[in-house]
Amino acid sequence: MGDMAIGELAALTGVKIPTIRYYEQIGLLPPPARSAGNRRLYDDRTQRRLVFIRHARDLGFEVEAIRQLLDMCDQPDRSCHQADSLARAHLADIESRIARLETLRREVQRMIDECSQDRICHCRVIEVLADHGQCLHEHH
Amino acid sequence: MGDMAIGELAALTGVKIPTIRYYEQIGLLPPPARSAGNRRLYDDRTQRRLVFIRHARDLGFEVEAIRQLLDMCDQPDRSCHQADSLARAHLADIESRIARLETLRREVQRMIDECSQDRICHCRVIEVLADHGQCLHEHH
DNA sequence: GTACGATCTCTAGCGACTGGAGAAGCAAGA
DNA sequence: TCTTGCTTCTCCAGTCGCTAGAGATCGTAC
Repeated sequence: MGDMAIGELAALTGVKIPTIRYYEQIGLLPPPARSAGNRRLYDDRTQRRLVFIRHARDLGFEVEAIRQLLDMCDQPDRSCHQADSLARAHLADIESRIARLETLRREVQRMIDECSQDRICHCRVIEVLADHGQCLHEHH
Repeated sequence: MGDMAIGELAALTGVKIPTIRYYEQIGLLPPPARSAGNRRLYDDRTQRRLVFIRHARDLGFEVEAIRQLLDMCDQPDRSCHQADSLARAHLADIESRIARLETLRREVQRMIDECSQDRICHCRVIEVLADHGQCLHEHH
């Protein structure tokens, strides 16, 4: 249960092998230990970190935001006193995403419900997610 | 309230001018009307569509998924009878994203709360979002 | 009419992967 | 021991989704 090869890590996380090497290259993953024959050896900690990165990317966070979140985790005491506003900004961003996704979810659900009753369903997905009220990003 | 130039559309939506032209090029936006001097003229409908695209991209949806959602909207009756399973798949995807974001939100909130009390806060963001139980995508 | 900003097309670059070429590692069977 | 075959190595080129110039044209305002 200790070390695993890059192929096994890829299979467990769903992240492709070149992508794992790319994350190492840009510093999202630390350089792993190497075997005698120069193969990368990963532990469980790196596996969890990689799954976190994958989910965060999948949710639309940019690499730089993920790097900040990971840095807060790597340096918990510095995080407490220096990164509070950063954490609050991330929280607001997360809440905005949740709100927009829930709006979208309600509309898609409504479409499915209407369809299941053989009613003609009018799609309001655009109108509903096009509402800019929930958008936190100021477009300068 | 009728037609607007591309610059105004960009200012209203927060989508950059080259990006708007790019969306037209790949078929996410329909080719707009043109003025006598060949400038693009947009209406409110296209504006809403563009804001939808922007939010969906920001939430991590790929262009192809957005295209499917827009197609369902453009052809509501076909959507009812042919795209039900597609809509259900999108719904499951959306719910997975919401669940992961709420997990992340709780942990970031907890970090902020602990920090505000000057306690040493340990970051569990990785452990918490690294949980694969909520991940709907099978990694074959 | 001319100055100047907005828009046009075209092309090249960037961020975040993704895939291939060719060489080397390594476990398993003849 | 050799060799077949799969994995991994590095390097590099390509893709997707934008993004930023270059140079020409439009179009309003003096």
